Amino acid sequence: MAKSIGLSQAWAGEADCRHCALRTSVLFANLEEADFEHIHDPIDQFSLKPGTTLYHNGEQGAHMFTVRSGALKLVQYLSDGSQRIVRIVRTTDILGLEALVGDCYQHTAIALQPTEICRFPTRMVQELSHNNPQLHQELMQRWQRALTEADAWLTQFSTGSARQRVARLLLRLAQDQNSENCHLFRREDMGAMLGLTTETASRTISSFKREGLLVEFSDNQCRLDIDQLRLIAVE
Amino acid sequence: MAKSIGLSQAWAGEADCRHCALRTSVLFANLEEADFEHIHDPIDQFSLKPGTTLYHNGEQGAHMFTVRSGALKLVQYLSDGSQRIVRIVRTTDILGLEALVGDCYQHTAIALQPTEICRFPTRMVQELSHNNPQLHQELMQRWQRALTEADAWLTQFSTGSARQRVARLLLRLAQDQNSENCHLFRREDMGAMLGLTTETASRTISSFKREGLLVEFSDNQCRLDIDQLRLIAVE
DNA sequence: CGCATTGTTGACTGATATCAAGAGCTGTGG
DNA sequence: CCACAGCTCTTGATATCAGTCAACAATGCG
Repeated sequence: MAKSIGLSQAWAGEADCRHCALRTSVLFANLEEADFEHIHDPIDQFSLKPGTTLYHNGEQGAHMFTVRSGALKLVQYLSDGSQRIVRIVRTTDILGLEALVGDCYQHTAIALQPTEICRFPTRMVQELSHNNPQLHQELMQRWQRALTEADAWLTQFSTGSARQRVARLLLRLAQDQNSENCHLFRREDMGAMLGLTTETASRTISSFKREGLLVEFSDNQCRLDIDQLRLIAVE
Repeated sequence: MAKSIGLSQAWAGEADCRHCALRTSVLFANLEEADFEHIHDPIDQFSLKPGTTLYHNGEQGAHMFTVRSGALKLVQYLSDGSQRIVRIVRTTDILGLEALVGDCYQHTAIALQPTEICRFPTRMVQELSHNNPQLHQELMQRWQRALTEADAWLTQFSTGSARQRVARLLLRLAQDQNSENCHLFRREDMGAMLGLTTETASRTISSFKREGLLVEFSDNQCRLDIDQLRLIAVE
């Protein structure tokens, strides 16, 4: 079903973290020059096509990841085989924090868009953080961010009518990119984020389009009527 | 509505962490004797009656808390005034982790049962963890546990039919106390945990009782038919 | 050019929300 | 001690929203 990542195809070389364009916002933002001397393990970069699985739920977490661009869904499968998306990760987000405390990956991570990833060994982070309070602080903030996000999904995306949930999702997507535009996900994914069926997600989006709350100007790229959607989100 | 905690009534003295009965399972499990020398701030113990609020969403988090006994709900209020319970905390769990990274409390914490609490200054934990990798590791594990729990609420308690959700909640409650018995919450709280109305929670519990899946042998104390409930939880 | 996937829409069904009423219990004040 | 107010739980009647099943168009891929 889901294809595993073909590193041979996707590998884009070893990363040069010192001169990374994202340097100021990623996990290693606060590392000193001296810390980099201690990084002997390779940090790899590669890209994922939409639908590609980065890792599976239950695998041993030897690596952690940073998203350079694009987006991935973190999925847990339910007893009936259906999927529930529990979080979306985007540029500068970290994947695989759970590996730091020795757990297996707790989700299956699947690219939603063309996505670029940095991969580094979990052990490297463990060793670096051992003597680096800055990195520690950064890790705690990452964890807290994920937790806040998880709570928001419970209150925003798993409560209320279908119209409310879809409206909240759209607003969130636009907010993520600081604009009134957003990139729509596949209806099946929207449903899996919102605890709705694919059909209901589709119907609701269609209905928003008919009402002029959402204009699709190119493939799944939309302009939103933020004010009206806000009204629907809370009504 | 919710009364704030009356410390004067509830205060039970300063804690003696060195000889705490929970010492091996709480946050400070791995502190050395020397570390305790550096604890100059007071650690207070007190108890909460059911319904008492420990802290409110949005307050500055000057303190963190350990649950010694009992249970609390972490609540976020929705735009329409209704509440959604995003987590339950129990013995040895930590409250207020978010304060460590400088955030306000992200929930309102309300006792569900008679509950005993230890309270300690956030700054104390920050200072201790600065030079204590063990404590760091412990904190990361706590965060990860909370996150795993949050994900489970999304997949287990916010997906599927009312019967499934209630069955999963009951199984979780029994599992928490390693028995086939569990203490039921108020129907309104069950609803707020499961994204259902009070009436639906009530009806579902009543129906389980009629079917013999659940026997209430004293006030809200129940014995469960674990096997049958498991079938319902996945069906 | 089929074939698979995705999105859309319709018809129907069923589960859950909503509104309403009443029973049981507890604590309070007369 | 009793009456009463305020909760919580339960149950019924009804309405509505979302799930299910099915068909079909549009698109992209091999």
